[in-house]
This record gives sequence, C-alpha cells and structure tokens, in this order.
Amino acid sequence: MVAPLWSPPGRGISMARYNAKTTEAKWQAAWATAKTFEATEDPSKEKYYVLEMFPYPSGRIHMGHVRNYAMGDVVARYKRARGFNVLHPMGWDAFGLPAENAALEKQVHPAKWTYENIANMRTQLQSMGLSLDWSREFTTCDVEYYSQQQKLFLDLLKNDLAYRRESWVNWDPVEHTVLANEQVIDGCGWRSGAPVERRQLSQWFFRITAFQDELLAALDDLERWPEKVRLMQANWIGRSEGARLRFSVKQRETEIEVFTTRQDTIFGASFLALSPDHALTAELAAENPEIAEFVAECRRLGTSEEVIEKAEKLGFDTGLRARHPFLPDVELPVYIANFVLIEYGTGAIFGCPAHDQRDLDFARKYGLVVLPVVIPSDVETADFSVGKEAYVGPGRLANSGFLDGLTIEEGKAEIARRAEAGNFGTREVMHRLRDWGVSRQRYWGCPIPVVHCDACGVVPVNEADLPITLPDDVTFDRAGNPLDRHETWGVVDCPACGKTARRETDTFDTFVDSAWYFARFCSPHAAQPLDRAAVDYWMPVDQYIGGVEHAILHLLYARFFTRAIEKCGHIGVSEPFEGLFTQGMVCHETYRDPEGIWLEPTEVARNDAGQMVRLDNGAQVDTGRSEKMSKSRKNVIDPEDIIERYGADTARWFMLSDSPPERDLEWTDSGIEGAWRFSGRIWRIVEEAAGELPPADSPAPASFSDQAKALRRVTHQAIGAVTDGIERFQFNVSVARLYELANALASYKVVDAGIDETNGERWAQREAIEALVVMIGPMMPHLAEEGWHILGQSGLLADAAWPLADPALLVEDTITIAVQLNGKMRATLEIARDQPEDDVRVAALALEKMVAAVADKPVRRVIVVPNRIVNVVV
RNA sequence: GCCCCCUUGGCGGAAUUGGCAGACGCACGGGACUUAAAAUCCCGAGACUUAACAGUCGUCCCGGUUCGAGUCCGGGAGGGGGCACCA
Repeated sequence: MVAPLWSPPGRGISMARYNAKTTEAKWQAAWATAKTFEATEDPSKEKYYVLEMFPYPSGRIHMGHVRNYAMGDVVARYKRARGFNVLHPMGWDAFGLPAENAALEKQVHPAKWTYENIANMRTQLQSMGLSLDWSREFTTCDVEYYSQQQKLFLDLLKNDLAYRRESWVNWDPVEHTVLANEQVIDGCGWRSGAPVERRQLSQWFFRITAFQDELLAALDDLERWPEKVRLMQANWIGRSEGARLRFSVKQRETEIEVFTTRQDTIFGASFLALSPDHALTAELAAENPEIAEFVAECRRLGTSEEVIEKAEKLGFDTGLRARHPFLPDVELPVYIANFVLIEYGTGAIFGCPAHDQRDLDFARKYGLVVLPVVIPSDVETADFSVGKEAYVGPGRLANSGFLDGLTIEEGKAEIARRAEAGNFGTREVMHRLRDWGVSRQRYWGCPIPVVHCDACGVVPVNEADLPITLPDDVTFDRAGNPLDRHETWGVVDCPACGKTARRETDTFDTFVDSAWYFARFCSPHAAQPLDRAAVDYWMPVDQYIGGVEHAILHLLYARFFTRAIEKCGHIGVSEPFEGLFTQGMVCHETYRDPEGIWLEPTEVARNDAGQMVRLDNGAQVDTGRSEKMSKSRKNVIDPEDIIERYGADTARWFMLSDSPPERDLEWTDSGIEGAWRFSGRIWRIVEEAAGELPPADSPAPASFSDQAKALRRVTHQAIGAVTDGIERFQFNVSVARLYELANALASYKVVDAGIDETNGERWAQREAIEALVVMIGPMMPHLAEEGWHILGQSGLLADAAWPLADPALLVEDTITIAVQLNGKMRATLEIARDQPEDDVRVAALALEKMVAAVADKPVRRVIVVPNRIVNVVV
C-alpha cells in the first residue's frame, strides 16, 4: 500500500491540502480544553446514555473496535446535537487470563502488563476523536472498582443470590489448573495437550435461576433489541413445560423419578433410562462390577465433545423392572444410558421410541417395543407404523386406553391430572438455564471476599474489612494459582470467631466485572458501589452497541446482575439496556503462498499481469475468501497505520459507508482510498465557497432563484434522509445521502457572482454547506469542526444544533409518476402534484406512448395511486 | 438433528415496507486539464437484440395471491449463524 501524499500544495496558499494530522490533533485538544464531552446530571435536560462494550486491554485497538466506537460516536454526537444530555463513557475490562499468560511467557507482572496496555490503547482511542467523557474512565482491575464489586457480592450473599456447592471443573493435570471450556480442545488442555480430567470442586454460584422466568418474560419488552438476540436468550433459558412422574421399581424399595414433556405418550413407553451419574446408578454399580465398568466407559467418552456427538447410543440393562403407572400388567426394563444427562431434569427418562428419535435409535438397537400412540389425522391407526424416523408431529392419541381420541395437549393435561390425583407425579416447568458458576481458580481477578474457618465454615468478610486486595508479590514461574501458594496472603483471622482461618483463593469470573460496569459509569468515583441519584438519572443505557458474540452470556449476566442489585436496593431498574445494536465483523481477504503459509496484506501485491504475488520473492499467492480479521490468518489491518496515513475521520467514514452496520464489513484498500478522497472533496467544497458566502447567521432573503430553490430542496431532503438513517441505524444510507448533497454542491455554480443577494443563491449555498458540515459532524468530527470554523462560526460544532428539515421545502411542485400498462412500465408523466384522480387518468391515457400501446384495445380499468403511479388495464 | 437469518449488476449495497429495481460508493471505460504523470473535474455503463430509434429479459429456482411482487404466501436450492443427546 502506498501512502497518499498530503501535498502537493495546489494552486495557491488558500488551496493548501487538508492536513488531517494537525487538524485532528487541534480539535481533539480544543474539545479536551473545553471539557465538551464531560457529562453532569441535569434534571432539566433529557438524558441519553450511549455505551459501546468496553474493550479488553490487549494492547492495541483493532478494526472491530474502530467500527464499534465509530458507530457509538455517531449516536452520541447526533444525540448531543439533538439537545440531549449525553453520557458516553469508556473503561477497561481488565481482569482475565491473557495477563496471566503474558506473565508466564514474558515474566511480566499482570498488573504492569495490563496498565501498560491500557495506556497504549487509550492513546490510540483518543486519536480517533471520540466524544467520550474520559473523566469517568475506570479499569475493572482498579482496587476502587473491584472493592465495590466485593461489597455487591456481600449483598448478594445476604439476599441468598450467591451460594456455594460442589461442581465439576475441567482440570489440567500437567498445569495444575482449572480450564475454561474454550481452553479444552478435543478433550485436551490447550497448552499442555494433556487429557483433561473432570474434578469436583466446591465453587461459588450466582442464583440466576431465581430470575429465570422474569428474564425470559422481559425479553418481550426489549423492543429495541435485535429479534435474533432475544431468541438466542430465550433458547438459552430453555423453558419447557412437562411433568415429573414417579415409577416404582419391582425389585427394590425405591422409585425412579423422570421428567418428560411428552407425558401424553406414556402408553407408548417401552423402557426407563438412568444417567450414568444418577444416584441409583451409583448404588447398582457398587453391587455389580459390570455396571461399574459400563459407567466408567461412559465417563471416558464424556471428555471429548466430538466423540459425544458421534457416539452411538449405548445402554446397559440393569435387570430392574419398573411398573407402568397406568397398566398394572406392564413392566418396563430399566437401562443405564449414555445419552441421559444428569444435569437436566431428574437424570432419568422414560423412553417412548415411536415419538422420540433418540429413544427410537435406542429401542432398535436393544430390540425394544415401538408402539405408536400418536396418529396423524389423515391416517388410520391400523395403517400407521414407525420405521426409522420417530413421529413427532401433531395427531390424535391411540393405543392409549383412556386417552384414545384426545389431542396431544388434552392428553398431557389428562395424564398430569391423574398423576397428581394418584400422587405419583406433578406438573413441572423445567429450564435449561443453570446457575452461574463464578469461581475461577486464578490470580488475575477480583478476590471473593470470604474466609474459610475450620470452626465456623465459610464466613463472609466484614464490609469494614474490604477491600480484599490482590497481593503484588506473586510469581509466575510455575503453573497453578499463585494465590494458593502465597505464604502470608491467605492467612487471616476468622471474622466470626477470631481464630486463624484461610482466605478464599478463588477469584470472580470476569463476566462479573462486566455485569455492572455500565451502572458504575454513572458515578465512577463514588465511595459506595452506585450513587442512587446518579444511577436513577442515567440508567438504563439508552443505546448499547457491541458484537453479537456477547448475545448470550454477557448480556444475560448483565440482565441478571441488574435485577440482583435492584433487589439489594442499589439500582431502580431491572433491565440495563433499553436499546441494543449488534454490529458485524470487519473482514479482509486472506492470502497464502504455495507452501500454505498465511501472508499479511502488506506482504502481497498485484503484479502487472493482475496476479497476486509475494512482494519479496514473486511467488504466486492464493487469495482466500474474506474472513474476520484475525492474527492467525494474518489478514489484519492495523488501525494505527490507517489513522497515521489517512486520519481518523477517513477511517471512521469508511467504517460507516457502504456496509449496513449489522452486517460484516469488507476492508478494501480502494474503499479507504474512496473515503479519503471524499474527505478532501468536502474540504474543497467548504474552502472554495467560504469567502463568497454571506456572513454566518445572515437573515434569509425574501426570494430565491430557481437554482437556489432547487438546492434548498436537495438540502432539506438530505437533512430528512440523513437524520432518518441515523435514527434507524442505517449509517450507510445516511452516508449515501451526504454524498448526494456533496454532489449537488459540487455542481452548484452561482450565476450572479455579485454579492448582491436578491436571488438568494449564496444564502442557499451557505445553508447547504452548513447542513453538510453539521451532518458530517458525527462521522468525521474533526473535518466538520474545521469546516465550521472556516465558515466563520465562532463556537464549537460539537455544541451546534442539528438542522431541521423544513417540510414546506420538501414538496416538489411538479412530479414524475410512472405509467404502467398491465403492470409494466410504459411511460412517465410529468404533472403538478396532488391533481384530481380524473385529471391524472386523462393525462396518462393521453400520453403518446400510451395511446400507441393501448391502440384499439378496450380500457378495462385504470388504477391511480395519487402522486405515485397510474396502471392502465386492458 | 433442532431453531434462526440471508440470497438484488463485476463488487459493497439502496428501494418511504406492495407502486419508475439498481440510489450512493467501489472497480471499470471514455474525455478534459498536464510536456507527462499524479491529483482533480466531466461523461458512460444490469444483460441481450439493434447502425440507431427502440424492444425483450431481469432482484437464487418453481408455483401462487394481486391491476401491480425484490417486498406477501407455498415448495425447493445455496450460503451463514446459534444450540446441540435438554427427555
């Protein structure tokens, strides 16, 4: 890529090329000096809280950040111009594993690594010229932040929203550490490559399930959220209605409890199946080595997801027989089956092979009865049979005694009623959602403020003793959690009895940090977690913007945590984000040389023959499809390079043009060049006209020439369309309308060069240029600010009001409407607007082309849509 | 396997939600300026037929509703995403 040239200086001093670098620095300094973007609560003004998902401080910003923050800044600056009191803060999601990895690899302390990264990224972000209130900046690894989080945790504990229980973790036996699910690759540790073991540890949980129905129901009211995200959350919560049924076991004094959503198919049941981890399975395994061996086999399979997916359905007949609750003569064999999950329902099922695919596969393998009990409405019962595919569609019940003839829904209700009456079952609503495990056996996270005492058990730290700070003197020369092996940090007096006890060495999942940061921005320096007055003023976030990859976890945790702290009295809202927008990724072509080595875009170029080749050795390069920019594929463009070469405005403009914000954006060199050309074009339009225009705020002349009128109409149409585009998050459409306005201005030649303003041509030109500059402001703020200044405006553009379209100027006196024959376009008709239908019809039929097209055919009907279209039917 | 979304010129995309398909940008071609180039400005362009006027076809495919379908309905193909033995 060749750097564009900032000069040559053009035709004279006043025509000097726009210098983005110095101009951008100048206005960034001006905004900072004026504290333009620092927000304060002002009850007399309507507030608007714009937030982009805060970044993890990896060290450098990437194009995804640029796109995200460019969009957020459009909204923030636009709402400011519309008179809102805007809050637009920024901070850092700074705890987490990468800092510990860096510590291990480079022997640098996580804190040092993190804060240096933040300093670097802050500089990069500031070079983008975002309208951020930097006075509210904080970092989640600041003691000031995480100590407040510890207070919130104590409140959650008091309100029974946090608790401790045993839970399975992925344990890497080589690194002596717990692994997150995404660190387990093919059943092995991502770094050590050793097979991961499942271990049980006592861990902290947040009781998200206490709000599960509310979290589901409230999705309906999140009207400014993408439908897709609401659906994903609903699926994740996974509410299903069914019944819990108890089966008595013939051979022993016990019952097996199953959960089912298809209790209507009970007469088609042919077996029961227990999870390998079911309590009864454990009992049986203790008595029977064969069962123990089978269970062990299932567990071995259990480590690798891939194997589970492909695994055959396996079962082991325990020899036990369960009694059918409605058929005294029928006994159902009890199996242990590898596809029954202990985490869901009761860890046991009844199998109805005819109407469940898994049960059918299982039944075919073990030769069990397949009895259809739901018959599609267009088939006779005797004619219906199930082959390889279970029937899960609608129908009437059959072969089912007292249920025969009922619908599925009626059958479900009847079984539930009889089970409850007979005291062997209940209606039950089950959820897929599990409580949120927040313990991480890690150093670089917020310490969980509790103490383990041999006498008193788990004791919360007294609030007065907070914060529990991380010790600095830790080493990363070995695997495992440094907090565990710290000599003094973990030794503490029990808050309850005073005896020597041990500190909790687990830290919080970093999703906890990001589950309330948006609320902390309202009062970032408060001595308590949240200042109610500030939070009540600013919350909820009016517009949240970020990647769709957080559609489930982060957004669900934030919704839960807001409810949790609402219950504790810290906040007055239950939904944190009124509006949500999920933006697409930034993509780029990929390049590989003949050896299959990935190449950076800077390492390849197109040769004279039009082929992509390596710059260093000329070898031909395979151009791969465009993919999300990633280091592993080397298809990244560094925003810092782009801003250095073209300026922040150009980078931002390119991010907003062409691609709809929710879709992926394809990075191209020609695209950024085009954006850069346009910024120069705007500059020229303003520069060349500025000296000829009437002074700022001149009163409108009494009359306008036709050309001036036409320009004014274009201007006001652009105002309407650009505004509409921003409101609807269609920035690419706003950009197109701004191009049109710029094109109109570029071809606007004032006929009367004199300053005499009787025809209003210069006045209309100023109106148009000012509108252009103001509307470009949210997208290219520095260039717009410079233009505003050149136009002789005294204040900052950042404080200027958004233009309003004058409806009177939008209407065109003469309009062109389409004339169709039998629905096909044949001609157009120029006519004054709002003419009576009869006149339009007559005029349309009188058109030469229509007369010829209709010829001698009888006109059967003429449809006139006012000011739109005429359709002649013959 | 289940659920959801998408498919419009060479490319990214637009179309007031049923009313002139292809706005705007990119790439491309032609021209102006220039000794020349860059930059800038102007013009052209969906495909096919035609010397031209003009005509025919055209929003993934097939069918339907309608005076009229990119838009609504039914079926199919291709691409993408989410969840995944959830009983």
